[in-house]
Amino acid sequence: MLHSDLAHSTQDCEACPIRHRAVCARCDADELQVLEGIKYYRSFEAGQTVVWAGDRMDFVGSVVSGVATLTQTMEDGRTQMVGLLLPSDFVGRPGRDGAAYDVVATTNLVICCFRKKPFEQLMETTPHIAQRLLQMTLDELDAAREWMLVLGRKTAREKIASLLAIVARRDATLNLLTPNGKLVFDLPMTREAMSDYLGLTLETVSRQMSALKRDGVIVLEGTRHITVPDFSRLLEEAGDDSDGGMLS
Amino acid sequence: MLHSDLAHSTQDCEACPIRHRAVCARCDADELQVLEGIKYYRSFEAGQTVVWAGDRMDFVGSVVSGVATLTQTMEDGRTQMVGLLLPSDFVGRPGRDGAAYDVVATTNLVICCFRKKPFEQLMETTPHIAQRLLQMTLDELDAAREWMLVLGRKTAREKIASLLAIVARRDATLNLLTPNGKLVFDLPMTREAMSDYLGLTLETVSRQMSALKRDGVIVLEGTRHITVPDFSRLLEEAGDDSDGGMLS
DNA sequence: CGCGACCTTGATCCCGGTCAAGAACTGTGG
DNA sequence: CCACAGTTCTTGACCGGGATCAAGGTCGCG
Repeated sequence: MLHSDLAHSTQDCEACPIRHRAVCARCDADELQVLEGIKYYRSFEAGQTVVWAGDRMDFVGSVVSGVATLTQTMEDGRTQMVGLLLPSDFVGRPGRDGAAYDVVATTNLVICCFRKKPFEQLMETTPHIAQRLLQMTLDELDAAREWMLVLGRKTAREKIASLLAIVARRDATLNLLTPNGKLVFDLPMTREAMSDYLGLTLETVSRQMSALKRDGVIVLEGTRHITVPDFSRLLEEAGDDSDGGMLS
Repeated sequence: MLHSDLAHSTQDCEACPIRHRAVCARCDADELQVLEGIKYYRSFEAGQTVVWAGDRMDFVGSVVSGVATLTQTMEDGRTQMVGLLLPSDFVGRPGRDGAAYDVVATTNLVICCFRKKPFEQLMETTPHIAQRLLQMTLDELDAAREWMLVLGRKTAREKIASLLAIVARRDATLNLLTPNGKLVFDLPMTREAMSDYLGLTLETVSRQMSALKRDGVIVLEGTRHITVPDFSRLLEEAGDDSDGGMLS
């Protein structure tokens, strides 16, 4: 293979970086072949909108790389993020024509799309896909409920710490390094996106980030690059005790 | 049939009041018969806890009658309701041993329980069940995301109006009457439960209920019996415009 | 009647929102 | 290299909605 553009280099499902975590995780070789027949890749630049709420959406798919957000907006402009889509997460809803939320790429983004109609048919004939999608949907429901606690009952400082913990944890499971006992990662979002996620204003986000920095809970390099010297301390600040055994 | 206790009178799935909305909705007669083999009814009094978060849960099931809540609690006692289970809603998570949340009966409650192990096996062999469960889970995810907007961005008054609208709508679809243009229903929860749902204190709930009453948005008879003279007005107060065409 | 659960209302406080200014960083063109 | 503009982030001053603290009211039940 002479050229190495992403679309080409990931056309083979077996070599796909999200092969074992996405909706296709349980498929066997035969099933993958069928999926390959209805799939195509789409790329988006940071800031681009993938679909607008209410628009017809003729595909579903998986985030291959990058980060996208699901956002709901009220008529007067108040917005609330309701989902954060990281690599391997599923986009779209089988059995529904219109998108329920705005989907926006917050970094450069690649989606592995399946044409919706054939995908829906496939779901009926391929239990492995439906089973995996059910499992992923249940996980998302748990995540959404976790988030309801954050939104409804946590203070601004706890909200920020919770978000940092989630991003750190999700990054750490797949990507990132733990030099000694520290945890280093980049926030994939602006302060404004954080505020939309947390039900705060961007000023409050900024103030609480400064406060966590001042108190030594995090170390900031620039505005996005974060070092967490002590993860359990961060979890304490988030109001979540018990680190769930991660990082042993 | 001489005696008419609920357990007996609903043992026949065909006659079940939630037959067409629950997880068994798509099952045919054969499949129902298998389900009948692993099902049993359990009743709970108002206030009783069905399971505690973290406890082992050896069944899944459907709410047949009554109302239950899913609640999350922080170590310091702050609580957030993360789900409201009405008749036909599914309880429990296949593929997981422990309950993730406290499940509490807020009224007298009857659950149609399926032993978990056999149910899980059934899900693999009976696509109708897995398909229906996926659909229901997707609907719950949408509801949870809707609720995230309420928790994150709405004012206390809008939160109350949103809750009333949801209860009114869910009741209206199956149970309730619309004499002329009005809508009448009973709140299946205390002020405290409302506050747990909405991320407020019970004092704020009480004040805003009084304010909505004073402003003629609702009419109260006692503390639970509610008349909504103009549903679109209620939706306006909730910050949700467009009544979605319901009540034509 | 008296007790306990549930609800309402008032007085006060404070966290986070709002409004406003300016700093830091990025990219663009001269 | 600097000047400039645009975007993103920080910080300060002030305000207000909802939390907190505290009484008191209503209802149902033994």
